[in-house]
Amino acid sequence: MAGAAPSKSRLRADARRNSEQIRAAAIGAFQGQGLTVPLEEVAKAAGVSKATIFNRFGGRIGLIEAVIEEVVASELFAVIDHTRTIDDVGERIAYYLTAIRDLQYRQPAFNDVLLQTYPHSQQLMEICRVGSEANEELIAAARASGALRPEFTAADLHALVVDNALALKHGKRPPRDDYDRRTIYLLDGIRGRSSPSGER
Amino acid sequence: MAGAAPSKSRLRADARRNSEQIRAAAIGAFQGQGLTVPLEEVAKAAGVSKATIFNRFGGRIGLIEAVIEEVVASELFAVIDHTRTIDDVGERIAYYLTAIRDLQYRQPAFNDVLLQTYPHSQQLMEICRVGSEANEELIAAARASGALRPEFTAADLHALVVDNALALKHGKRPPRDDYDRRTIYLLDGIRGRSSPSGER
DNA sequence: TCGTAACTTGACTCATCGGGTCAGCTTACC
DNA sequence: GGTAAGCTGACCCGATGAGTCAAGTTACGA
Repeated sequence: MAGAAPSKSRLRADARRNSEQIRAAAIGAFQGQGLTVPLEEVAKAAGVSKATIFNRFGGRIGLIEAVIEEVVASELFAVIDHTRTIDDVGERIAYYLTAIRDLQYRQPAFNDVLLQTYPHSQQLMEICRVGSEANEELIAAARASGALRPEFTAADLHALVVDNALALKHGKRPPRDDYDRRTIYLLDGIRGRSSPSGER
Repeated sequence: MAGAAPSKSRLRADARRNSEQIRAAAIGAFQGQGLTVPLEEVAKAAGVSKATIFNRFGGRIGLIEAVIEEVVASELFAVIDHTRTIDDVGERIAYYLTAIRDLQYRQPAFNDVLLQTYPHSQQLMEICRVGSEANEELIAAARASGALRPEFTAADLHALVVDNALALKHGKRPPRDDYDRRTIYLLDGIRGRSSPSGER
């Protein structure tokens, strides 16, 4: 712990308190409205002025990077990790796509990461990269097992998710049960004919 | 023909010529870039100033209404009409969805109509209404014949098309063959199990 | 070949939006 | 209580594109 945040101890007490309030407000705002929420709104929720966000975090990207772990990265990585533990490839795909779409529905910020709204943030780009790798890994496994139709590519999967991100970002969110039903249509459309439900 | 455009004869020759040039430029611009193309650009393509568009058409909506028939309505109605001539319901659905998606891909303006970008235009709203009715008619037929999965609703079809409009409008267009492949995934995802190919 | 009304247009205003900055005041801390 | 750290309101900025208008130009009838 020592040395991890030496700069913090150099902060005055009020500054440290404000930083914490801003972080908390940012987490709430990003989760509710995505990463593009006006900084003014975050500031208001934190009870400080917009300029203080610039003082403490240097701007939107600094603020995002200070909280992105809690807002989306941890959840995304949990999904990816859990996906890897599923043996049956058909199930693995169903779980992955469902979980990603769930994340997209619940966390507008996730879509902003996915759509690379802030390409200047290394950290955000890194999250994207990890996601893409998970995609490709999954498609490779699917191809080997025939769980997906053979012509289905990683680019197809990517497009599926990105298009959904755009629809959620720019359109109006459907009721949850409609959304979930449509997830099933998607899964059925990309599944291979061979293993309709696999073993077990 | 007489009496159809009495106001036209009251226009001075240069005004009539400009109107025609603006119409032509608008058709090109709307087809290429959608209904949201800056009027300045239309004016430039027509070789007139932006103010002339306001003089002749009153603004964007007037201009849109003066050319929407040629830009999207005729094609859309042709698709709807042709859809009605197809006997086999499975085929009818496949044709309709494929044709609509083709229209969406080729004509950005079609997506603008669909997304109701200009709700103040009666004419545009009317086109939407006709489209919605075609959707519902199709879903009713599908439900009766079992060509679609029974839980698939008209709202699902609508969402499918609208989401695609948003993806095309805000994302980058995929290569045509990828797009068409994904159309097939969609169709396979919503088809009923009973009639995989129907009679013949 | 005028007179004039119709027409066109460059240059303008307006409005929206949110990022980013800074002088000057306030406050924590030694 | 001195002082540097910190905060903030008020500002500027840049981008965008719709819509307007005074002043100049042109078609056209007489």
